[in-house]
Amino acid sequence: MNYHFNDIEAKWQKYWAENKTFKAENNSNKPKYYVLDMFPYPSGAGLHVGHPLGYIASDIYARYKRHKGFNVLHPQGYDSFGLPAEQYAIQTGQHPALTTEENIKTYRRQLDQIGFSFDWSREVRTSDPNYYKWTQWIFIQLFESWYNKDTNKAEHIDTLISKFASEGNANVNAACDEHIEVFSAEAWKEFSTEKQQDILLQYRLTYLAETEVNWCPALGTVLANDEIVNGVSERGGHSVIRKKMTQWSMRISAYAERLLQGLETIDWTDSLKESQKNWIGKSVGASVTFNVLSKDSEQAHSIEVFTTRPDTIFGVSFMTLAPEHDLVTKITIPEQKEAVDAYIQATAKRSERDRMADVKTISGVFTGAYAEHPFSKEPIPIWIGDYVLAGYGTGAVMSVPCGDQRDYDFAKHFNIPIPNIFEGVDISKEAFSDKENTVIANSDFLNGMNYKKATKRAIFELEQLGQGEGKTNYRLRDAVFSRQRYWGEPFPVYYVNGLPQMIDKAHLPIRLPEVEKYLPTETGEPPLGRADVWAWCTETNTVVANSKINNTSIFPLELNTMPGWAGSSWYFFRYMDASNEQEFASEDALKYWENVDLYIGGSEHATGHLLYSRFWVKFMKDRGFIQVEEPFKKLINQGMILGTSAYVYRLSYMFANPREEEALGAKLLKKLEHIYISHSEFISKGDLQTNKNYLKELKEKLAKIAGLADASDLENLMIVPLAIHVKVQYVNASDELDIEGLKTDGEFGEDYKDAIFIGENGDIIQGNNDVYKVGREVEKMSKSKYNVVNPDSICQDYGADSLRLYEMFLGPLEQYKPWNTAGISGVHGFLKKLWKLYVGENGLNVNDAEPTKDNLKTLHKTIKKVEEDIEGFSFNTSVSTFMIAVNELTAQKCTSKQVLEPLLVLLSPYAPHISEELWSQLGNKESISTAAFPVFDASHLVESSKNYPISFNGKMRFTLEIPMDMSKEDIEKIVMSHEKTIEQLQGRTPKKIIIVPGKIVNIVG
RNA sequence: GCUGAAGUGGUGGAAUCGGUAGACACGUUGGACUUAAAAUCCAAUGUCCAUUAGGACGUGCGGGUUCAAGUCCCGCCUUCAGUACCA
Repeated sequence: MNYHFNDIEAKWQKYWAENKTFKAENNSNKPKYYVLDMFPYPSGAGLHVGHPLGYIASDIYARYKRHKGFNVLHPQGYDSFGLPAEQYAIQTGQHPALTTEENIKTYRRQLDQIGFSFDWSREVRTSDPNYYKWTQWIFIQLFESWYNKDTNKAEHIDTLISKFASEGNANVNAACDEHIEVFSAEAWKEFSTEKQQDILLQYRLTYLAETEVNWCPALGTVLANDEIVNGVSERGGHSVIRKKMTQWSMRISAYAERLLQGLETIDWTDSLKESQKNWIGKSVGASVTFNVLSKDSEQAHSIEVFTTRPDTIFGVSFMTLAPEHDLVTKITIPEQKEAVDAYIQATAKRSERDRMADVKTISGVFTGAYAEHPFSKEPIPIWIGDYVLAGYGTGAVMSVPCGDQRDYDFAKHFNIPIPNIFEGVDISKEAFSDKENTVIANSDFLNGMNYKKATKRAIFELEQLGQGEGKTNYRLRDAVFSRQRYWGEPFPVYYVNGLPQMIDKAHLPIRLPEVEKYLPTETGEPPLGRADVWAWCTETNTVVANSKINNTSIFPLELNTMPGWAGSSWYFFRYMDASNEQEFASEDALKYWENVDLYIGGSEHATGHLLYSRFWVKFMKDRGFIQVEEPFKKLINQGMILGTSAYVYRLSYMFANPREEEALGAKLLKKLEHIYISHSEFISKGDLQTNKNYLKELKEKLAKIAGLADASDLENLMIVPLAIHVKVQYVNASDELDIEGLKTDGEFGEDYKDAIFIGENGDIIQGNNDVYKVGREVEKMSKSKYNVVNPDSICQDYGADSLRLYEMFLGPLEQYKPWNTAGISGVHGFLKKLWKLYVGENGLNVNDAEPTKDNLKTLHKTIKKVEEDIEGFSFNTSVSTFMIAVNELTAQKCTSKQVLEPLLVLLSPYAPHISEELWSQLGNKESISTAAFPVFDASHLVESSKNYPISFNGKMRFTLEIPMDMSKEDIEKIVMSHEKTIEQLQGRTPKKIIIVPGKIVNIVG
């Protein structure tokens, strides 16, 4: 009987679904284990072979943990809000909900055919109102919370209100807007409700704030940094300006320190922790206040800066403000106004990315104003410069040119003095920033001190003056939480007199309204501005038509939607109790499952999703909704499977001047439009323009094709080959192109209909006289590169078990590696061999024969290795181990059920279908997933002798079989008297003989 | 620039503790079976020299430690990823 993988796989997939084999119970005596994949965005293109890599790895681990006696939660769902569906809706008018539904169907079918052990009864979709109801609820909780820096956690806003009522806000230590006014308890009580709300808003963990965004007037929308290329929009190439907009923000900065400290408690890779640390960007230093020198008539200003080097304060020779800094317009003297305004305008045009990319150019303008040095009282000129970023620190720096390279370059460029405050250091060429070897000089009371001492003293002196204090600064900025898009969670928010009001939990979810178009409105409002029914009635607590808006009970609803990361910041809790209608998850479920034990996903989420999730989890813990501080205990980033693209090389032509082009004639050029040279010519002939001989040859060919008598008309023609992607389906293993296939492919239309290919022999290909070889390049798999490989066809041709094994066999999970479909025959052949080991021509080959010593040795060697590999996520080496085991057992002609049955359990996490089938053929009634993992017995691996490598001066010359229990002396005797040793030594006496029992013998001579 | 990861046959990769480098596969070559093909099976396969026996060289490059280095140390080079005028 042969291995009919299609039938077997369909049979067991059906069995698992019908018997709910992988349904996890929220009540169990077994220990729990939670294995989670980063849930996919269901894109229209479906899955390619790269997508399941992480899912296969996590599935192996989940199945392994079940064999090991754990109650395993292994769910799956969809991150189904997002831009591509919205983009598609804009183009086609199709509702994103419909396309999303379609895409999910495809994903589900594709996932099912790979045989994952997901508990689909817990599926979540972020775009499902029953799910986003709870996303809205969490948003409300964030709104109703503030961060108490004294207790170092988030608290309900009521505790803040009572503080205000009893003591005002002077001594409230909260994470909030820095420029908040100070008021007493009495004043608080006197404030109008609106004023109180306005103040509270600045303390809430989610708040409304003016934020700078990339606004594209032509598209009427806000663009992400990614959507801007070279300063213009990626779509359409429209100009983009920086504009302030009122948006919802999340006060993640309140959690900066805890997010940093928490990294110590979780099992993530160093590189990932490093990314998060950099992103949080903690720096310790001091804040210093510089007073701006003013004439008596003017209002007094001061500039606050942050510095990591307060010890260098006597080296300050100027200050630099970001061009966007609030003070700039206030302090600039009339004579400099024009220059300053021009500079501000110029920088506003440049995107943040542009500004950062251009490090070389030094630019800035003097404001004409001066600040006073806190100690020396000397005047310090105040400049503006775009190397200072408005978004970091206070948007202003005290410039110490002798100690900071950027300040140094700026000073040099504008001829500002560079005072040296370092003992015995030459600063004529560059700044000196080595903290370790710092000895401060020319600095009054800091003279002679090292970095540490001087820093401490400087801070102390600043505090005495009331012009500074020690401070820790974080790079982490609050996260903008509004999106001017349609396909996202609506906010449960309506506005009364411009102040946001939360809708009560009882009336959630607030469902996305219908709109007739998914574009911004003509007045530049988000797409929800197009909804007719999008107002809130406080009497009926329902969404009603906008036309009814009045000032008594019907109010406008928020027009923004939430960003993509809203739904993905807490979904791992919803899986614990996915259908709960009363709570986001029950207390019992949360207590039982705690958090994710193993999380697998791509490294692209290192600073987005993984940071926001940690933030929300910490918040939810503070408020008592959950008991864990971190969402993901262990995290592994799977690498990417890359595609092997194929290129053809089309000739294109350039002309030094338009007359040449005219002279040749459009008709003639048309004939030369579709000519392709092969890869070898493209590469080996070098630059066509310099390889005169080849160019001449090629032009003669072109002349023939164009029907010219000779190539003289083409004399001035410049030829440039362009590399163009073609579908990998039309290329065989030898890189030869299927020209007919390409020409008749509907997707390329007429592109290749008249194509002329010049083959390997240098002649035009007609019929089968020659072949055309494509170029190859390993790149990310993507539809546009025509290099995607679909798992459907792999499952059809080789089966899911082969796909699973092969994806693991390709290499280490974390690594990037190219896909090559040809290689799958190796693991497929292995499965056939395995099948033959169990099932012969006339039925089962397995019987009750006693296992031989060799059988047991092979089995236990395999148990040990496979267990170690799974625990260490080294799945690729397990596959080799299985191959070796089957090769050995086949050679041993093993038929013993005592050996072959446990072997199936070892294999079942990797190749579950064939394992289930053989398991049941061996007479088992229960699914193999319920079987216990075989126990390793070291006694079967004890060897009586070892084949020692005998080395001379470290070089292995021959091997010798020596009993394991032999003494060193006896080993030496045997080795030294061996004829090959004598031959090697040629009469010399060895200086030293090293014998490591069980390992090696090395003779040094 | 900084941070992190990685450089091993024609290819993917193995060697997890300093101890026989190249496991296991793909590919290639030869052979068996077959009318033929597919499938299957067998053998060879790091490079170079040698008829063989065998030898030399070999884990990005240059040094070092060691009886012994892909593995440890020092200095470079290259690739990939993240991040960046962070005060």
